Amino acid sequence: MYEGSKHTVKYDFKAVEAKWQKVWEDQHTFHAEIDHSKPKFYGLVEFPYPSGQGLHVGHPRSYTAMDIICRKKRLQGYNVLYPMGWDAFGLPTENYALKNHINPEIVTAKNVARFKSQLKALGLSFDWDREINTTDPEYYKWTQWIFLQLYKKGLAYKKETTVNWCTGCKVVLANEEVVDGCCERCHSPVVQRVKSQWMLKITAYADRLIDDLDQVDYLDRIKVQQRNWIGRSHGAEITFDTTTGDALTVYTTRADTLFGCTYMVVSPEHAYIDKWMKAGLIRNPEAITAYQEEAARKSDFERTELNKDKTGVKIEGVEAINPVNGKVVPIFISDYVLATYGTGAIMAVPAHDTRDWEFAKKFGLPIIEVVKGKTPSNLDEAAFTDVATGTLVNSGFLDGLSVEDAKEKMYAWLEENHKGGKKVNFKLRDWVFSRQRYWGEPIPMVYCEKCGWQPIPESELPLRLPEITDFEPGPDGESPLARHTDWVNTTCPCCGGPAKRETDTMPQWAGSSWYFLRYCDPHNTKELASKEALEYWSPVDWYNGGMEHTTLHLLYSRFWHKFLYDIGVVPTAEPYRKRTSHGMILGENGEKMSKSRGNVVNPDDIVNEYGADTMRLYEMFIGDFEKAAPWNTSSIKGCKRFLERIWALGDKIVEGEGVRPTIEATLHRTIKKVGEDIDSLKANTAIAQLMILVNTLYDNGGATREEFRTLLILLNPFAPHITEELWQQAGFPDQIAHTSWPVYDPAKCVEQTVEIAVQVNGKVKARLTVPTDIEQADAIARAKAEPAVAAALEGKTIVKEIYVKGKLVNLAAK
RNA sequence: GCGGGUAUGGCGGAAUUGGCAGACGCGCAGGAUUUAGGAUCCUGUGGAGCAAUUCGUGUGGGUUCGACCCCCACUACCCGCACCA
Repeated sequence: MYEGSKHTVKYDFKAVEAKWQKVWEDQHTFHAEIDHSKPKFYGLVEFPYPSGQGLHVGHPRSYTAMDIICRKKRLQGYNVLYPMGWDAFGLPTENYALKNHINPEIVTAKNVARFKSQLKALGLSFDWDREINTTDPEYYKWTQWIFLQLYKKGLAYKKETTVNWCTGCKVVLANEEVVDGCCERCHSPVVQRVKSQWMLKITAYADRLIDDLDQVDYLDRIKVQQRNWIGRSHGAEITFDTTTGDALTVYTTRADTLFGCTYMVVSPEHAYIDKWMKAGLIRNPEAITAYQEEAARKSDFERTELNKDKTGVKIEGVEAINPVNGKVVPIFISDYVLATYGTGAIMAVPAHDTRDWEFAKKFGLPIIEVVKGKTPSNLDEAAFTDVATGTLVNSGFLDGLSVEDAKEKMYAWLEENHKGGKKVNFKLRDWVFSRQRYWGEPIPMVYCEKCGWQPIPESELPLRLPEITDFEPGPDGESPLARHTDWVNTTCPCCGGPAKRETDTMPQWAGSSWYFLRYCDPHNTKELASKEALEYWSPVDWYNGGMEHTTLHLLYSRFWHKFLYDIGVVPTAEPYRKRTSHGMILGENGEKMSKSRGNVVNPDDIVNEYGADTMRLYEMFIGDFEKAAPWNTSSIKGCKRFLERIWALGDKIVEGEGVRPTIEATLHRTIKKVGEDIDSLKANTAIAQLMILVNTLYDNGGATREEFRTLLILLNPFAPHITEELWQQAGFPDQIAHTSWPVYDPAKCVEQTVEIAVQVNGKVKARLTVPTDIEQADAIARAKAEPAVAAALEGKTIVKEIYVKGKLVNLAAK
């Protein structure tokens, strides 16, 4: 036994973890400063919303994975920025404050303190000197500043619009926050209301938000989801004249089917209806009005639920003329046409569109075939929608063309005849940016009777929230700020006359749309971050977060970042070079963890009972990082046992210089695998390999100092406390945090001999131990000499001999 | 309906991307130690069979010397979007 070895002290994880957490805090071990002599690495995880429930066991999954990456990068000589902060504006805190008559600021401070102590207890290597909080006026000053820049560039505007209204939260929701017609947060039904709202023109960036996905390294499913959400489609606008003299424009992706249009449909909200009503052109106004009212009463949920059965009313007295053949067709209103997409009106081609087909069947409208498939289709049973194999018929100058060619020819025809032309459309809507709530960033705008909406001067930022005690929204859903006339009444920055402040606040997503920039220079009072800091740290090299933010936070922040790039504030067009996503941690029963299901695991309990290192190790060992994984308390024991074995190995230091030959290959393979696995988010197999190494060391009576040293460094990113402690106890100099990552020698990863399988016709008949570099002919000769192989070959002729180096010999015989 | 994904022991999951299926861990069984329990340490552990052997990666086919992996046709479950013209 090595004499200088310690202890036979019990592994007291509480003492060890507290000790090293204090060292890191006192020495600011993980503080990052700009250093041009090193390559930089900016690792980012989504900052949490500091809820009253405290940390969820799901949070550390993402944080630990990135912590491991960052700790390894530091050891590899990178200058690493790994920051943390608080996304603290938002409804739950406000609702809690409302119920308990406490200022949300106080609630937030309390929750942040709890979260912070929980995160520190996990030994995450955050640079706490860069901590930020979206509710800090010194932070939201810059959120407001960005809003003013958007306004100045015409990308923020106020508009009367139908909005998603949550009947529970009494607040406007973005489309992204409505799930199944209900509020994402409180699950109350969402209805449509007309309100004047601040909007952000994210649609102006729709093309770039899609196209620039090609420049970044995001998981495919993230890219696909973003593309689908933005929903770019290529088609045409076509203008139909009507018998009233108005031109009615539709959007279609199937311009090739124009000859098959047998009627048109406009949405119940279409502007022409009111116009035609007022002009007395509609002969059945009662029926039309009744239908409009019915549609307006429906929530989104009801509208989509009723989608099996089409409803609608024919507009009597107005007809349209098909521009391509002069045919007169009727016009209907129906809520299967959405006011918010395209032009709010469609040309109906029942032969080749399922929805039009259903409507035509119900209302007895003609169905004209204009695209024929290779096999005859029965249009009495269903619409024919296969664009790949169809050929145009009954379509004049398009007859005989493929769908693709017919589209192009039709686009040209439309343009020549001034009846429309090619058009790109998006599903993406502009971002509703107003919330009638207290706990958010005040929108820095004032309204003057004379001058209209005016931005407040930048010198007045931050526009602070007034301290109030009544957080209840007004009876008509107006912001609680509206009651506070001393705050609301101000002077117009333009004319100096009386004016009123905007009382709506920004949505929760505002502060998180740029927070990663603030981390680069969090204490800057003159700019949101200095050019120097942004140029050094941007872009974020690796961002990990939840899939649930793909169409919300991730899209919004890309939009803001592109805008900031356009106005010269940030140096890159995209904020994140790489984006990955972790799976959810489920309850032991395989269901989503929730209070109501009673399957919540509290991270504090795990840290108390097993320690932070065990908790970290378990969360990484639980399974494939990208997939959901059920919690399993008894599996934690395996991770604890592993650390106990590492601890005990400190007492089993054996004599010997360097690495023993029996250990060498395993050790080098472990260095290789752990490094590669960390880089590809496979901590689970990295840990398995470390376990193999430890088992090998035990089989060999313990570890030499050199072997032990390497093991401790490799394990350090996963279990930083115990490894630092053992490092110190073994008398290695300084700390692991200041040492460097080992390098493997590829030549030493291979064993001298290897066991290969010998197969006959793909079935294993024998196993051979051969030199790793054995020649094919030798291997095959030795294989044939095996009795079991010879027996299997008895009476057969070998037709093929296969040798896979280091793996197997396969003899195909007949 | 559209888009994406998944399916491997009692459980969580591995498999260098076409080369010995089940690494690693949990659990379980037997043994050692212990007054006992716990902890720890050995040994074993996909199914069937005393065995040689044989069957095994959701189902059915195919390609191949060889398939969890590739192709075709299904089934089940999960996630996202959902009348987007």
